[in-house]
Amino acid sequence: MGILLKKCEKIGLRLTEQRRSVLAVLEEAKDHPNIHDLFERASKVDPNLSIATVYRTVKLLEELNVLTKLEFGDGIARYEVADRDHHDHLIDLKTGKVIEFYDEEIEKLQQQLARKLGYRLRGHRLELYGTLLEDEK
Amino acid sequence: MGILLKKCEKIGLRLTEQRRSVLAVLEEAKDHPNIHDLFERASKVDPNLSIATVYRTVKLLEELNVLTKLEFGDGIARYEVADRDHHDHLIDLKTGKVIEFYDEEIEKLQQQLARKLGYRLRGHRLELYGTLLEDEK
DNA sequence: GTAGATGCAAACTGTTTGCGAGGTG
DNA sequence: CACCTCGCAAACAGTTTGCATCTAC
Repeated sequence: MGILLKKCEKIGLRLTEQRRSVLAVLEEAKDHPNIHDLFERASKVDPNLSIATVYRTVKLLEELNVLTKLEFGDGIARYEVADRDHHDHLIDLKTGKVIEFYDEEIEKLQQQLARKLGYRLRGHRLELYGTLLEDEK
Repeated sequence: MGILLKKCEKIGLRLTEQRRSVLAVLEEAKDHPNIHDLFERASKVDPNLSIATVYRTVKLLEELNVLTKLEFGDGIARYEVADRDHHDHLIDLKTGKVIEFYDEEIEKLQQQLARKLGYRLRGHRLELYGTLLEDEK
């Protein structure tokens, strides 16, 4: 049984057919799907799923901290499961490919910086945009 | 004469009434105005300015690297003059206030990280979200 | 059985665009 | 004068919402 499903059960969410479909898609997604992706994938299992339901489900899950919303500056929201280890993103400017990374030192520095400015760090977003070194030859 | 105006002149932009108004607003903006802000402020000088023109002007300026587009995850694009020293943003979760900061060490770390992943860093976005330490008492 | 979830379509928000009129260089 | 830019309104894309119906608990 999926981790997400279990989590939602624990929260006490009503587990409808539609929510199960969306959760299943999220569960097995290796990428960072947007609403349209989720809708398309879940529709294969549940053909008369409505996109409004996907919006509602995803919004709900985001508010419950089950999902994290990502916005890479193209105006399209993407989602990923929130629970996994924290990481940031590097976006390949040529291909749009998204690479996840984590760096302890940067995390610490951010914490310190916020405090220096008089704030408690509640969250952050770090995105690196780059091009493959290989492509330079 | 404003720096922005001069820059646009050098680029060879046609300097219409409307563009002058928008540039003037940007020139003196101490915050990070969105399109609506720009439209309202510029409208005071140029009452029959159209919001479509603001969109067109801002888009143009962004493409010419005169402006930088900021997106803080609420779906509203904000703008700032691109030329100033690079900096990142800390967003106050309670008030929405935006504080600018710059940290050499973080900049360097990002560069190194990208290279470690096989990329040349072309840009980045770092946003810290926090709450005032003072508010905790 | 009942509160809550769904599908549908209409409404909304931020942004873009086609067109004829107007202004800049 | 030619080309670019403008204002207007209509078109768009992504997202939200009102309402009647349906369903998980």
